[in-house]
Amino acid sequence: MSEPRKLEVLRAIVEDYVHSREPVGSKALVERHHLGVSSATIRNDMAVLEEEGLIAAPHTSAGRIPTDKGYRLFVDRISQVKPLSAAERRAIHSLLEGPDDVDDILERTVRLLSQLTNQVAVVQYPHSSRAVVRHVEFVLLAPKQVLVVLIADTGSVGQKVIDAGSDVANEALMLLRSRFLGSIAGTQLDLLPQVLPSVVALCPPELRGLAQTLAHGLQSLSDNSREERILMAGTANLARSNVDFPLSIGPVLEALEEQVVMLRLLSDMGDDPRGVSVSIGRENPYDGLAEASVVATGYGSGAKVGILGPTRMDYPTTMAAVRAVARYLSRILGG
Amino acid sequence: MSEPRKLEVLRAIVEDYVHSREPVGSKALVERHHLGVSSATIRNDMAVLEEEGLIAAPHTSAGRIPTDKGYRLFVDRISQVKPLSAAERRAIHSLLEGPDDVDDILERTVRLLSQLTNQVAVVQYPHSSRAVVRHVEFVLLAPKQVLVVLIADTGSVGQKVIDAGSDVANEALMLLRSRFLGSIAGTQLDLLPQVLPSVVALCPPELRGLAQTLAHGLQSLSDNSREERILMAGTANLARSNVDFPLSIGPVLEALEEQVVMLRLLSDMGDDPRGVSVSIGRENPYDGLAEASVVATGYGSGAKVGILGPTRMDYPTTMAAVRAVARYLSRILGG
DNA sequence: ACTTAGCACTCAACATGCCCAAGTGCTAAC
DNA sequence: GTTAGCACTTGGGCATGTTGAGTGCTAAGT
Repeated sequence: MSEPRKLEVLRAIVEDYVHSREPVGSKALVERHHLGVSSATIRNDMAVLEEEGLIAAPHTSAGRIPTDKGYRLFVDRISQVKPLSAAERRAIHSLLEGPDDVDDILERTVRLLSQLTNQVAVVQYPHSSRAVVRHVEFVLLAPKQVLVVLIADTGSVGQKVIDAGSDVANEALMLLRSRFLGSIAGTQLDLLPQVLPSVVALCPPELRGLAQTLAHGLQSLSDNSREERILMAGTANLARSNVDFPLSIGPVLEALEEQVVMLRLLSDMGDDPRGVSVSIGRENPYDGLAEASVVATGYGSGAKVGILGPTRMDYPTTMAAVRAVARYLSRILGG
Repeated sequence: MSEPRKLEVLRAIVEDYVHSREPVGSKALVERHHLGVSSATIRNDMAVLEEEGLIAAPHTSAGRIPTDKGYRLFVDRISQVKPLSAAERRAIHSLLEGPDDVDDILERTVRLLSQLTNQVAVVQYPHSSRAVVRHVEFVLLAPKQVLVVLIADTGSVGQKVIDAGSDVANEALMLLRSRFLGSIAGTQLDLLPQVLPSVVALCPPELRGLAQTLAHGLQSLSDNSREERILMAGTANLARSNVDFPLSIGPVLEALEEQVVMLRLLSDMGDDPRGVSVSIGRENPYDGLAEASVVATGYGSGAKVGILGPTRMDYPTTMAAVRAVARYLSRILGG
């Protein structure tokens, strides 16, 4: 039996199954794909593929469906990323237009990606490790309450209300603001923990307590903006694609809602050399996603974009869409 | 036939159906509820109820289920809001603790509400009509790009990147900042459109173009914070409660994702005198929600909290939870 | 004027049995 | 290594029968 044909058979099975949603048998296979052999030969090949755990039969006389392992092989060795259609290119291009507001862009991106793939799209807020402090603002909301605002040069704004413990004088706040601003403007966000203590130390003793509290606030803001959040769109696609599989949709929604789970999942997916990583079915660390696959890739400086859908998905097209969107996103937001 | 008993029968039907998820018949009714009459009598009553459009039979010989109109009558005239359990009260109370950060509070609220009701919880960001400008900041991100930040005394922060068209000098920006700040600090957000033009008019002619652009940005920020957004949690509950009804879950997810739809829906629901409004099934303006009900109420100064679930839901308990949560939310965030 | 017992009737849900088509694995021949 | 042929398995479709919950109606009782 020839190795290339075996792969060809696997590919045919995957493609047919993705398309028809039904187990595919040997006869149907030879009809639809012009492999130059008879169904009996295919059957032999299939037996081998099954033995290797690449495909499985739901029951004795139904066709075969790919296993997670089968999809994996398909993705890794067989499939080639499809080019996008002109319309799709245009849709992505139009992302370039419009305001430069990060939130806006991400929101439109995630919508676009979900429409392009008919899956649930997710995007992680961009990493800001290289971001630099642009501005600091303290606003007195109530006698003991201070709003701390941290603005980075990337345009990202963090805010937090902190409790000062005792009454705060507005003048003291202004003084501290200029102190902090003078010392940390231009500092990378992730260096703040090292810089802030010295700023506090240089403050007049009677303000040191307050300064400490504020420094704390600033630091947690810088942490916060790194502890990224996730944006998603297209959850309704889950319902559409899984018309017959309503069972599994619950756990998937739970996973999507638990941002921690998704963040973990995305960051666990190493960056694939080919540009897009895929995590298939039970490969996912989270049980609720045992029947789902995630296709994701990095953009900008390391944050992830991707989609989530049923294991039975059109990987080549999906991967192409994810890759293209990620590229444009990188271009817009800058590496 | 006695009017009170008719209502009693309707109530029994609603309660049983909500509980069992199955059409309820006359015999089962007399068994479970000690109405002092025979099943034949109930049958007569049921016939009347059906004629009035309050209940319906899925097919000839199944029990009856309430119609939207039946639920409406139930909610309006029959049900009485159930008291919450001690555990539930405790859970809500614990919302009082923790940081005063609005975002945080809302997020915890919406999670809590979804757990309490086993439905999808939604909460609108608070109205800020009474909010007042606390601070304005312009940050130069790039030669032609300015980040406009508007901070309200409520602690809400709005931000937006605007394109200045031509190069901007930092000094000019600082000057304008103090001008704007001096003129509009303390002004209510919704009065900004009236105040801003005069500020622009008072600027030196060479800065007027930039001032105009900035004023525009500020104004759209104040609009933005009014054009509220929605936070939600518990979408997975949709899958759980609708195990048998996977058909309708798609449109519902779509509706939830379209914030505009939800906002419209929430604001269309007038504030009920009893404190909680309910919109049932086809009463909803959006077709996708034809099999869903929304239970919502206002909090703070007019924003809404509520839940969305299948029409077949436990209204009394749900209404109690929504009302209680809204009350605590009002208390925490201040009227 | 209500209520109730009784009864005939309807109909979804379940069960049973049957057949068919799809699909397999195997063997023997090419 | 491939192929034709064949026996075998089995889920799905279909026609049929049965059951039971539930109704509506009528006639009698209060």
